[in-house]
Amino acid sequence: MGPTVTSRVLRLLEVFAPDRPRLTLSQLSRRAGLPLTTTHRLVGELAAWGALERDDEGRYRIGLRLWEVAALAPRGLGLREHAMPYLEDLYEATRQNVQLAVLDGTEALYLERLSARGAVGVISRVGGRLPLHATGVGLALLAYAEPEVQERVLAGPLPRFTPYTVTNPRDLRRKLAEVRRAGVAISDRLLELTALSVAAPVFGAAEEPVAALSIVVPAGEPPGPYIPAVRAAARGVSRALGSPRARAWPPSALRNLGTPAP
Amino acid sequence: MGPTVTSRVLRLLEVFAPDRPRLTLSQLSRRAGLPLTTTHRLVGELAAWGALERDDEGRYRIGLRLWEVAALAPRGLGLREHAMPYLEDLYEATRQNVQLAVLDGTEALYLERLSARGAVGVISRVGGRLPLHATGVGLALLAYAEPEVQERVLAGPLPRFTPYTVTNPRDLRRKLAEVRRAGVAISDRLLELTALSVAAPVFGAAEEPVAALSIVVPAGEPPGPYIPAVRAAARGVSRALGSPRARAWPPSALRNLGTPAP
DNA sequence: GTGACTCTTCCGCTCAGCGGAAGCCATGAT
DNA sequence: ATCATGGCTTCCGCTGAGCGGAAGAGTCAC
Repeated sequence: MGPTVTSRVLRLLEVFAPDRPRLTLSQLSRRAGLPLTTTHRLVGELAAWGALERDDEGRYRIGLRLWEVAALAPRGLGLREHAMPYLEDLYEATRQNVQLAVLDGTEALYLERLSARGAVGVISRVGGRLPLHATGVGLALLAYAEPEVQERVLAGPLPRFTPYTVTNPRDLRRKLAEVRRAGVAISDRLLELTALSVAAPVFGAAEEPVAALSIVVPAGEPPGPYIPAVRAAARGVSRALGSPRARAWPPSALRNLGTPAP
Repeated sequence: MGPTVTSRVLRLLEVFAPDRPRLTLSQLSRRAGLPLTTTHRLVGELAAWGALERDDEGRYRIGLRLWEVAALAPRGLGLREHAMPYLEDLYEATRQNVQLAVLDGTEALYLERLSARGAVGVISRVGGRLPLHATGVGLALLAYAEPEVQERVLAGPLPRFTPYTVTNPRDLRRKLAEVRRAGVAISDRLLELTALSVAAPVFGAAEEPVAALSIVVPAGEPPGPYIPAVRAAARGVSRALGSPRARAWPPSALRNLGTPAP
């Protein structure tokens, strides 16, 4: 974090957060810890390019040009693009919440969320993060993550959200083993007392876990009926990504009889 | 732009494009017009922060951290968030393509697209741009855009995509007046011979046009039945954004549902 | 008015950034 | 085995881009 220009520019971008998406020059200056003059110059250049925009009141916000470039992130919208049809199917079939998330660091980063108007409320947000140990997608991601990541999560603090949150490393380890055995993760009120989620991992072309998808339903509903649908959707996305694991594990051997193999 | 560090950093980001989302260091260097050494240093810093990532082969791609920050763009995902439920409704009712776009410069920037698997193919892409004069959302945006933007588009070249594309400024002016009168824009094979789209503008809290949404159906289908649905969805989003225009019911004069001849 | 706040422009000092050079490590051809 | 090519990385001394204090303009509230 030297005093390089690049780091300052990035620090200015960092300052924006979900709860403060619009900032004045002075706010930017203070929050980024940069002199006002310096901020003024850098922000001016960012705005000229389109990384930032000014609204009517003169406040700055993240610009569309930056959004456009960021839309090229393969692990962001790229993944989403492949997953969307399957998410839609899941959504249509259940009319609940459907989510897609990837592992970033030791958190789940949410790429997509489809929510019916009447569905149970969830606190996830597209572009937002939630902890791995207390969410369906988080457990699915963690169960198949590299050991190094697993250990970091198991070692770190496991904050409690509800009486059902798994906060004990040993319990969490057992839970992860269970996820690997079943191929799906069930988060029954681990994060919120009102919600239950069923999640499954998505694998990429190199058989690597790349994402997880889930559906969130009101707590109390039996998760059983949702499991095949979630699993099928995850397998569908994996196949779309070229995963050999998905090819070798056909959804229904009988149905494949009619279609010629590739 | 001057030889400032900021401009160089931005130029490096600019280099990424839909058809080349992964680039080697040398490619970045060449395409950005920067010395290899300079590129190496800057890219290193960007990657350390997470604006860029390196894949297994050492190539660089847009990073999730940048995507995460860009997700805070009020005119990007912010708008999308409000619009999504209405887009879903439209999608569900029609099982076709549903799109959301905003005006950026003199082009339409697509924020969202929901596509049924069997729906007619469309060339739009989330994060992509298309010209205003040849798309449904484009016409809807242009019809309500500031005069200055309209003039720039009318003056500029109006490339032809199909025999039906409006390439004459006078015809385009008439078409825009028609859109304002009807409250919806119909693009019958203006961009592709296979597709027809019905679009309507979305207004913000200050009665300003902020976006447009559309549905795309196979060419040949009568657009009439879709018009009320598209208009209702657009009004729904406008209301969600706090538009006073949407709260008051539309003037009865706008009941002219006559479909324009191709 | 006065004070507190914002944003913007100016300008001379200095250190961050620059980029040539050199070297490393792969491929692939001879 | 030798050379060539094309990638990537590290090193280091020169220099001008960036820095930020100072001054001033504009805006709101009391």
